[in-house]
Amino acid sequence: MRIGELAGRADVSTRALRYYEEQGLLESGRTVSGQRVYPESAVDRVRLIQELFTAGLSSRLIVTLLPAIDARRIDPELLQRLVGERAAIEAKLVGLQAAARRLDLLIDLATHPDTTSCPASLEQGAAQPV
Amino acid sequence: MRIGELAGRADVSTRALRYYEEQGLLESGRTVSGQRVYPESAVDRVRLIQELFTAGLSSRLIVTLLPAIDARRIDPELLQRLVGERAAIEAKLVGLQAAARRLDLLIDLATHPDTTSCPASLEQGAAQPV
DNA sequence: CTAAAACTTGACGTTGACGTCAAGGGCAAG
DNA sequence: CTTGCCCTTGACGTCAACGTCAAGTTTTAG
Repeated sequence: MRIGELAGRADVSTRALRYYEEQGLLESGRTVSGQRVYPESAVDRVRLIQELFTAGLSSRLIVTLLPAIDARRIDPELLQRLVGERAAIEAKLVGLQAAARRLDLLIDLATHPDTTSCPASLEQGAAQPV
Repeated sequence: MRIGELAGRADVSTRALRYYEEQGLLESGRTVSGQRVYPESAVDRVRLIQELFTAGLSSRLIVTLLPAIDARRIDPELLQRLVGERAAIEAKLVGLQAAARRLDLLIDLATHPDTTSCPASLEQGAAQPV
């Protein structure tokens, strides 16, 4: 298929697809006249890339990750990076979860009229709420 | 305290603090000579702001949120936005966790020599791994 | 054959949360 | 007094993941 169809089926812009190629995330064949041609598998590939992007991974990480996923073979150096990135993701998770709790408290505060809800815990220094 | 100390204690740059002020997220008193002065409570305030930023909230949203937090009163419109943001965070969390699992599988694959580990589940269409 | 739709590369624009000078003012220590 | 660190206000730079023309080529529909 050509770039327009892939874009439609993977629900991204053609610009995004060219960007992915530029970053080494996505390959494409070419017709004689130079137009990009993709196999069916590209749809899932692009969806995978999107998934990793929305997870907040950088294209730099993804570009190292994809070959590892494909080859299922990881040299020690890459392993080091993966471990490092895993830690970074964990940190992000922790931060996001804290933020999520904070938002939940706010939402509670707003939905519950104003029952003597959660005493403090919206401001800082509330100690772990459970 | 002055800006340098606040920056140190809240673990952000002085530039960030000035940016927060610019965005209306953080107030400061001034000495006669014009230097910013903050109360102790500013430390927690800045940490809260940071937390909301890591949650992916924009400064525009935060600037409307902070007074609501202070007043412990949130109008329905703001509530709607919060619920939306909460959902966005949840989606991000799910995405990040999926990415984390992928990384874990890769790391496993690399550390374990190559036991017939987890069959597929690295590529697409692996169905929920639990 | 022709016009529209889809494609190409190239290059500049956007947004948010700051980083990073630049040029100067203020203040405790020696 | 002057050295040195902290502070001030600009104002331009950055980075990522594209968006958005522009100008030209190719493919498709009629």
